[in-house]
Amino acid sequence: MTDVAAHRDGTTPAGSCGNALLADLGWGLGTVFRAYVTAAYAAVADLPGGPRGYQVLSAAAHGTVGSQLALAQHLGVDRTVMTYLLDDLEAAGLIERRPDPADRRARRIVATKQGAKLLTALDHRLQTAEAHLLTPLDPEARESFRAQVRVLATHIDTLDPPGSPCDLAAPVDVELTVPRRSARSVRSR
Amino acid sequence: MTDVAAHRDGTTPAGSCGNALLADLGWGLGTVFRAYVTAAYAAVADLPGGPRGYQVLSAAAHGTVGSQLALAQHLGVDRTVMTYLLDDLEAAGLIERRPDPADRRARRIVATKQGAKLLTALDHRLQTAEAHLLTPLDPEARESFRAQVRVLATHIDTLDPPGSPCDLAAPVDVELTVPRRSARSVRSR
DNA sequence: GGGGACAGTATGCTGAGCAGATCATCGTGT
DNA sequence: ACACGATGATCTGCTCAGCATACTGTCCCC
Repeated sequence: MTDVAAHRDGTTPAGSCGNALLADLGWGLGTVFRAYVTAAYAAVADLPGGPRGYQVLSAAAHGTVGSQLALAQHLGVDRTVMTYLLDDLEAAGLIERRPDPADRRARRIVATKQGAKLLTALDHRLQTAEAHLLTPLDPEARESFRAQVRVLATHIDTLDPPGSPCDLAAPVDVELTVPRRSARSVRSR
Repeated sequence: MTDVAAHRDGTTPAGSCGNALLADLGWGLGTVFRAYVTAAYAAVADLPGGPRGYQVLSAAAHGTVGSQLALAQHLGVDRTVMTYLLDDLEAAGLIERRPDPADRRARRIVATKQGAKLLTALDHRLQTAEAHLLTPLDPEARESFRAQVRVLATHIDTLDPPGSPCDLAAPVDVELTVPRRSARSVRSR
């Protein structure tokens, strides 16, 4: 790191340090999330849908699932994805799709006996993995981290789904109109 | 929610509440991360690589990037992905690939003047988006959340890359050998 | 100077997710 | 009661992102 062009020609008005801190939340969040997903994948490797499958199974056993659609939105997956996610879980004999007596369009997702049993085992593994992931934090920090994540997650949908309040209206005085190839641009065709 | 199979047959030793709390960290993390990515995408929509492109650009301007490979690992993307990510960024005139004088295999990624300029604008937008995302937390909690994320992210690679200490050896007494179709199973073929 | 390791790039493929169409069913109004 | 729009679930076609693989040029070490 002997020479950095951006510094040499003095075009970095904000200063390099502040810059790094800014990128930090996004980067850190991504890194932590990736690590979690990796660990979770390893922990529930035996499950059809991966971590997603676990969440579905958990919701099914917990009984807090309204419709299949509601579950999909809650988990942030497309409804069509949810369909074949449930297909696999059902094929594995872990859940069942029962017709909802109140609304014959909807299906009630319930965990089978085997599904519930497997769930408790997976819960245990997941718990271990989570604990391991949070090791770098001291005990009280872990607790507060969990709490903060929960607060953020539960309040996110009550923020502003579309973009109204902070409209990201920060002016950009640079020509943004740039040749935008949809990644893998020069590739083949 | 009149009847939940898992509860009725009494096979849920852990209790439903604990179950929900367990799934919470994973779910919360996923939700928060998704929200962040969405917001970030909106904020840097003008940039070739999306949020990824921003991080690359940031690293380039900041000068903390060793090799292209190191950057890729730091960001958690494949090296081949990094290649065409840089392709697009370079095609947009935001970064440059200069041969590293010390190692002619490696390239030094530097931000162009225009890239640096754009970066500061995007920084501003990102900052707004982040602040908005953290709104539900009170000021001190925001600070501690950022700090905790940073601690976790920086210490993750020093944990145990492979699976050695906590080997996830929790016994699973349920038949896990289940017909594992790789999602979208019954589909067509 | 030769052999193994490594940075970067090019290429083929697989699969995950999205948009759109379809079918059955609900609620609502007249 | 019946028609009509809205809604839950599913199916189908397609596109794109990422991975594994192979290849080139360069470095390091013996």
